[in-house]
Amino acid sequence: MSKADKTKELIIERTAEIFNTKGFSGTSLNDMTSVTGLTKGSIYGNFKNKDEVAMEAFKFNLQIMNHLFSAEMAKKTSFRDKLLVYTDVLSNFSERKFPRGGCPILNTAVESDDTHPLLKQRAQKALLAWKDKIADILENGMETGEFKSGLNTEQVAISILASLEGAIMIRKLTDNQKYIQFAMKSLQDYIHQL
Amino acid sequence: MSKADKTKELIIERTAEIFNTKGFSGTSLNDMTSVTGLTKGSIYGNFKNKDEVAMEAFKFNLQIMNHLFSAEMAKKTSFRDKLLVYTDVLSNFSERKFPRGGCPILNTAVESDDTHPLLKQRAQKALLAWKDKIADILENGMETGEFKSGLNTEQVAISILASLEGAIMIRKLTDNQKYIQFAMKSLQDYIHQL
Amino acid sequence: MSKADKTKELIIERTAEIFNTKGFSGTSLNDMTSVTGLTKGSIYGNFKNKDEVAMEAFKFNLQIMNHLFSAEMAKKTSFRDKLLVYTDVLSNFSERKFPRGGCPILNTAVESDDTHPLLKQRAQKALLAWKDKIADILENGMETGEFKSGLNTEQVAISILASLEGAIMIRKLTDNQKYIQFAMKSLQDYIHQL
Amino acid sequence: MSKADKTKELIIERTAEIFNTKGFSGTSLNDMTSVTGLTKGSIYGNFKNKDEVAMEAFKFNLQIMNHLFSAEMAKKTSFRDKLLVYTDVLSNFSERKFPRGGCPILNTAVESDDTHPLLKQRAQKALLAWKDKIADILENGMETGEFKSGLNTEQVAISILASLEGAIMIRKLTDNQKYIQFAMKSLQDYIHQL
DNA sequence: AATGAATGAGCATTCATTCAT
DNA sequence: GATGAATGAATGCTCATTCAT
Repeated sequence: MSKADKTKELIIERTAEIFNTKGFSGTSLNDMTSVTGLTKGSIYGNFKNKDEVAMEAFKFNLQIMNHLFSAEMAKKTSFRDKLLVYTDVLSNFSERKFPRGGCPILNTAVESDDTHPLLKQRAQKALLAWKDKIADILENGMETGEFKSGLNTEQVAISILASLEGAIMIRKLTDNQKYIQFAMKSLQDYIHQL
Repeated sequence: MSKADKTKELIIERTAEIFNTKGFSGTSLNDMTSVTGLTKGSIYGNFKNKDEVAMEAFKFNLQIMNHLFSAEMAKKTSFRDKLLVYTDVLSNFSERKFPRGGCPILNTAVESDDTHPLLKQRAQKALLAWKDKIADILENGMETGEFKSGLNTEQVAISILASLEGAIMIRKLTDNQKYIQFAMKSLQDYIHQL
Repeated sequence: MSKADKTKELIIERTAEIFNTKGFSGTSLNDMTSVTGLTKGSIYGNFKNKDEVAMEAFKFNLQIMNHLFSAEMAKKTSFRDKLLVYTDVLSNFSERKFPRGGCPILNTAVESDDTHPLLKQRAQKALLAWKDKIADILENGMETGEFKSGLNTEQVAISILASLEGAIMIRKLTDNQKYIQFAMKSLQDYIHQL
Repeated sequence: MSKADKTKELIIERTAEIFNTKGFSGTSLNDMTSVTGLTKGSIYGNFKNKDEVAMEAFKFNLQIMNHLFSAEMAKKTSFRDKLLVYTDVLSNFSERKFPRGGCPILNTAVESDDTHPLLKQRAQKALLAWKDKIADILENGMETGEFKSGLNTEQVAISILASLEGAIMIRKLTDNQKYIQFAMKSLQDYIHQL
């Protein structure tokens, strides 16, 4: 990895948390220099502009979240258990594992309504990919007979996703882990009954 | 109503949409003057600062949403039907009725993580009030025997809330009404089975 | 006295202290309304502008100071004792008697260097009148034989004045009454030897 | 000297005169940019805020004044002659040598009553240092027998200081060099008789 | 590849002043 | 004679971005 690449990575890693916490407009170039220890010039030497850094930071945060789920899923054999990973992880939501600031897709969705179309587009893509991932699990589970046949996988996937994201939002707003657990318990029941 | 009160209302009404669309930091005083046709001085003559306008705008948006739900609920007699108002309204979500920019609680929750504690607090209060409202309906429905007895009303309320908010977020991100309808269909099933 | 005159007087009395404490630019119309309990419109109904109020406030503060000296002087019979009133009053300088903020001439002199020519001119006039007053006392004392004959009264007057004003400034800066007393003791010696 | 240091110096040198003439509140950022030829951003890149520039400008003006006195004193051998430097310099007061706007201590003392405590504190320190400087000269002169023994050096120092500052104020207000010379003549007599 | 220094547009806020009522 | 409401210019300050070195 070249020096430039290393610097790029450093910038992404270090700024990812602020972007996910303070949002795009809430994060200033000064925030970015103080958290990286670099100068503005250096950041602009490695990225076209703030938008580009934000984009990479989003991807980085997304990856952390996705890896967290994937790693847990790999340990499970049944498709139902794979699905239950989502509720397990969020029930035991701990800031050390989950990206600080919560789900980057949720955060980006809300802030970048009109203002940052590229970022919104990326978040959109990520959400749909997530939906497809869940639908895939459902599909596979239907094939093995774990799940009832004839499920509208897209509908179920979106419903699960909505519960997950809504629960994350509630936790973010209330700072109360209890609520996320309530929502996850209901979601577990729902998954069990599929 | 005094002239000042009229101006205040004008400012709130006109800025409410921008705040709910662009967020607090994304909305500038210049945005506010151009949408109201007033000068900065006039805005500051009627409000202490931008925060205060944002707060009132939040309350205004919240009221629109709440009134929308309440009006529909008033038409229903059974408690189950009252609950189904949420899914109905969101399924037929149309920008003219629902506040532009989506749910103000969701939007505020995500942006005001640390930066605007008073706003966050207000949103928190609104969310918990909503939760209590749903729990009340459940309670009443349990008393009349419409719902199964022994429900953990708070848990159910939070689960419904999470689905609603998650669905709103997904719609906001994808601009696709189909998804919100998927989530609402599942939520209807859930409510029917209570 | 008409109602307008009463209001005018109220404004002058109440704002005099702020002007003498915070200075002309340091005193805002808002300061003036909050200290008078009146509205901006009312102030502008009674005065052409802020400058005019400041001018009257200056005169008011000046009068307080002058009256304080005059009252004490009236009690003295010898001209030397009349002169010593200045040192006595300043040695026992107490905020209740002396205008809060110190000598209005000094304050105006320093702030209105270029910015407020009319005010500066007024302060100039007041200073020269003070000088003439002292010179008069000296003249009279020379006639009665209390003072040495042949004094350059203007020179002596200015020297006394410089000591007084310098002492007031030092007190204002240090908040230490000790220093004003030091300077006044020397000035007493000087006056005694005239 | 780095470029930043050069710019800093430029800002200080160029703004020092305005601050000493118009005062702190009277000097705007726009004044500062137009006199330096720099942009606001550049000023804020080199100083934390306006207060910091004002502080440095005060120090700069103070230094000019102090250097002026020190340079003249260095030419004198007797302590009495050293003291007489103050009266000499002020008698021949010429704007080219003395900071435009007069004594920065006087100016700061009067404006910064409450509003700018740090600046006031600095001016206080400068005044007391000046007092100690004069007291030192007196002390030394007493040791060599130039001055009468048993002088209360602090009292004499303050008295001299008051005369100097008062005279500067009178000159500032009247724009008449004659008056400062009057006051200085009396002060010379006083010093000669010590 | 990175820095230091600057830019200029934009920010939220306060100012003295005006004027219809 | 006084108020309430507005104006528009100015305030101090921060922003993302650029570029010579």
